[in-house]
Order: sequence, then structure tokens, then C-alpha cells
Amino acid sequence: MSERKKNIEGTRPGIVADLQPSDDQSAIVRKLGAISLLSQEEIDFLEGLQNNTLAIAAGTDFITDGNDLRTTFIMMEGWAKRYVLLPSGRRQILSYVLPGDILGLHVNFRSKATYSAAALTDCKVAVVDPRRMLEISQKFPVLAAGLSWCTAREFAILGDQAVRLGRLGAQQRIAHLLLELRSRMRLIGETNGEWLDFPMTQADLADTLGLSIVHVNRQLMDLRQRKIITLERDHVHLDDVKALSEMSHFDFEHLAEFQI
Amino acid sequence: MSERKKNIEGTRPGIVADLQPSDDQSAIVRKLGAISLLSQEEIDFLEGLQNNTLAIAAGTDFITDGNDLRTTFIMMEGWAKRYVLLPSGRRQILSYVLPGDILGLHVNFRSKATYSAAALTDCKVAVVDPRRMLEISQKFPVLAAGLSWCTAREFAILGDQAVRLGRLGAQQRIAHLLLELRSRMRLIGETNGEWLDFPMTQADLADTLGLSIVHVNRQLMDLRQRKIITLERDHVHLDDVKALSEMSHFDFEHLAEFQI
DNA sequence: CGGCCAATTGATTAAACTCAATCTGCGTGG
DNA sequence: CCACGCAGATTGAGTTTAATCAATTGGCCG
Repeated sequence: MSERKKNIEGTRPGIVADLQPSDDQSAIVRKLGAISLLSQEEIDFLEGLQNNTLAIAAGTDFITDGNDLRTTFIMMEGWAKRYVLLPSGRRQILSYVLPGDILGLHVNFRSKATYSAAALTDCKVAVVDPRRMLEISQKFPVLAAGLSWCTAREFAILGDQAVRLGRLGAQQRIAHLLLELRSRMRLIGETNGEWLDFPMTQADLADTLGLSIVHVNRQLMDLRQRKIITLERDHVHLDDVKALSEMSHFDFEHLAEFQI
Repeated sequence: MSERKKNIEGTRPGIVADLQPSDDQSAIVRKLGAISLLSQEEIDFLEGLQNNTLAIAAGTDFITDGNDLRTTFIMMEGWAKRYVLLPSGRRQILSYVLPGDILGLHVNFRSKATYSAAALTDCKVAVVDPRRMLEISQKFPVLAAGLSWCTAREFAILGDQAVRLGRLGAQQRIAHLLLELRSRMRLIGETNGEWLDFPMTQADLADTLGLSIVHVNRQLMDLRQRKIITLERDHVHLDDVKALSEMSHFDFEHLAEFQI
């Protein structure tokens, strides 16, 4: 049984995922397969890329801001956070890394990481030589287009983060982030109805959304009391997706999950 | 005389740029040339890419959120802003587009723009078929690495924007943005001592930094009274770069202008 | 059972927002 | 040449949102 399946079922026994992708495919294959029709050869290449894996325990840093970064990582299982620390001691989480996401796709000969990354849950990560990623554009045009799509999507996600931080109120920011994570998890088939994994602490959430912990807590309480979300340890249920999208102006088209 | 040179000298007569790159090279050649040694063939290819140009008047939108975007643009002269509008009428500016910057590098067959873009000054833009950008990775490894570096840099810049919005105070945000623009303009040789082009209105700044116009105005006034910056129409002088960097935790290494 | 991390709650303070004018430079039409 | 209009900048006053400070609670692990 995959880590992913175990996770969900372990926490919500008796509830069976309504969308169960073939469990033998890696997350990135499910992700790229959701937007383009992949040949067996392309799938095999992607799976072969991920032979060299690394297990990372929850809480462990695996990329450090300012250090050399000459490796590409593909998140296979688990969640991570990408963040920066300021000299003042404050922290800004830039984005969450979900299964199928790539880190360090655009590393260069002399490049240093411009962020740190830490595992939120126990993770399984593929370690890939960036030159093998370059190979893709030569040999597999469809995969190259897929990677380009991933890059454009990362930009859109980071742009949404800027919109949240700059122009939404506290509760709107929370709602907007929840819907983003829902969209991203649905694309890779890792949702269970409206249940989502939710491994971050309220302190993480505060540092993601540019708020204080206390304020995050109060706004979460309010969302729960109004029966818009249900929070459990490590999981959240979106009881009222419509309310969330209306309050946050979330644009479902924006990160559209183009099916073929 | 190039538009760029004319711009600077027209506003600050008598002041001669201390760093004057060869004026016959396009901005993107100056940018990539600053981080790698380009052969004449590579330079010629880049210049050839930019044969099909478009003049865009200040204030004109040239990319619209949600519309098809199947073209790559290279900014040759002038500034633009990349932004999104929310249904509430609020606006968030994601980043500024400076000479040498590329827009739509990762467009796909079916991709829609996830942001709008408008010219801040009169602009000269090269219109490029995205397939020609793909050609690069096949034929010119050095240029391919350069484009990859551009992409990584865009991510770093957008990440910095998130840090500003999430974890810096109002005046810190202004200082940090000024230093980012200074770094970027220095890389392409378009600064004149500590004078910078500054074509955005205070309303633009407010929508960039997630603040109200009134508050931006008050913080700018304070920076001026403390002799940290000097503001003129369309130009700003950074009187005290040290104060700006100390107050904003700006990391000069982060967007380091690696010279060869 | 003690210790620790995360979550929760109350009270007060501070930063930034909104509303409402006013001012300034600049271009235009009469 | 000058009055008018407009966009952008500036200022004042009162309000709102979210931050800070300070406890307290709830689980979980050793």
C-alpha cells in the first residue's frame, strides 16, 4: 500500500477515496498525465528518472538558502515547505511542495538556492541530475512541454501567493490558500471528497499568509464556527467550497486542471 | 541616440552615466552577457530574434489576464507592469518588467495568460515565436543556460515580492523594492550613479506593495525628509543605500550580479 | 507525571486603512 | 495668453484590522 493511500485511510478509516488513480504511477506521471497523453516510453523515462530516492523525515531541512544547489528534486510522496528566513528572525513561507512538484528545475552551474526547504511530513524525494532534465527537451517534446507547463504553473501559484498577501484580508487569505491546495491535490488525485491533507501548523500558516499566529487561530475558529471548514489533526474538510470561493475571489480557471 | 540614453540625459542634464555599456547591443544581450561570455554567433542569434518589434505607448495593456497568450515578448526599451485585477476591483502588481526581461517564455499550446501587462513608459517590445525560444536549447547551450538563469531569477524576484508583502513593514517594503530595482537596472547598465528611472505612480507603488496610496505617500515623505531618497518626476535618487539595505534586510547576494 | 509543542483566549497597542479635502503641474481649448 | 480640467500628490482626522503581550489549555511522549 502506498504511503499516500495509507495516510488518508489511516486518518479517515472507512472512507474510500472517490477518485483513485492507479497507485503504481508516480505523482509526476499522474500530474503530467492529467494534462497530456503520455506514451509508455515517456512514462518509463519519467519513472526511470526517479530511481534514486531519498527518505526525508518530517521537520528536516533539505535545501538551505544561500547554499549551492546543483540537484533537481522531484517530490514523490509527502509535503514540504519552501521558505526564507530574514535577519530579523521572521519567516516567510513562499509555497508548499506537493507530490509531483519539482524543485530546482532551473538550477545553473553556479547557482545558489534562494530559499530553504523543509519536509512537513515524512517525504520520499527523487534526486535527479539536472542534466537529465535537459535531456528531456531533446528527446521527449511532449515531456518538455509538460515541464514548461509546470514552470508556468509555479509562476501562477507564486503570483496567487502575492495576491493573497497584498490584496486579501486575513480570512480571505486562508480561504484562497485552501482552494489552491484543493486544486493542486485534485490534479494529482490525492483528495478524498472534500478532505485534504493539512500537515502544517498554525505557525506555518501564519508565516505563509503574512499574519500572526493568534490572528490565524481566530480566523480559523470563525470559519469552523460558521461551518465552512472542519479541522482535524493533519486534515481539513471544506464543508462549503462555494462560500470559500466567494469570499476569496478564487479563480478556478486560473490553475485550471485541463483534462485532455 | 538610444531611447534609454536620451531618457536619462534628458532628465538629468550634465550628469554622465558612470557605467555606459555599448549602446548598440540590445538589453537582453547586455543582460546575458553580464553573466556569461557570449560568442558573436550567440549575440547575432539574440539580436536576430528581436527583428520583429512593436512600439507600445505608455498606459497601453498588451497582455490580458485570461486571454490566449501564444507569443513570447522581450522587453527592449521601457518599463511595464505585470498585474492582476480582482473582482472586488482591487489590483495587485506582481512585478515590473525591465529592459532585457522576457514575458511568456513558458507559454504552451493551450496556455492562457494568468496576468495582465501594461506599459508604464513608451516601450519597444520584440515579438518572438515561442518555438524560436525552444530552438535555443537545441542549438545554443550557453544561451539555454542563460534563459534558465533568467527563469530562476524571475522566481527569486517574485519570491522577494512575497517576502516584502508578507513580512516587511510599509517603509521596509519601499526600501526593499527600490534596492531590487537598483540591482536589476545595474545589471543591464541602465543606472546613472544612484539615479534610477522611476516611472510608476504612487498608486502603482501602493498596488505593488499591498498598501494604500495615502500610506505610501506618507512613508515616501518620511524617507525624503530623512534624506534617504530624493524623488523627482520619473526618477529617484538613492541618497543612502546603506540605510535602505539595513532597514529592509535586502540581500545583495540574492540577486547577485555574477560577473564572469 | 513532567515537559513540550501546538492551540486557544483575553486585553491592549500599533500599523495601516478609509474618507475627505486640498494642492500642484501640465496640457488644452477658447 | 489664460481659465479649466485632470491626474497625481499631499494632508488631516477618525476607524479598522491585525499585531503584541500574556496566560492558559490540550495532547502526546518519554
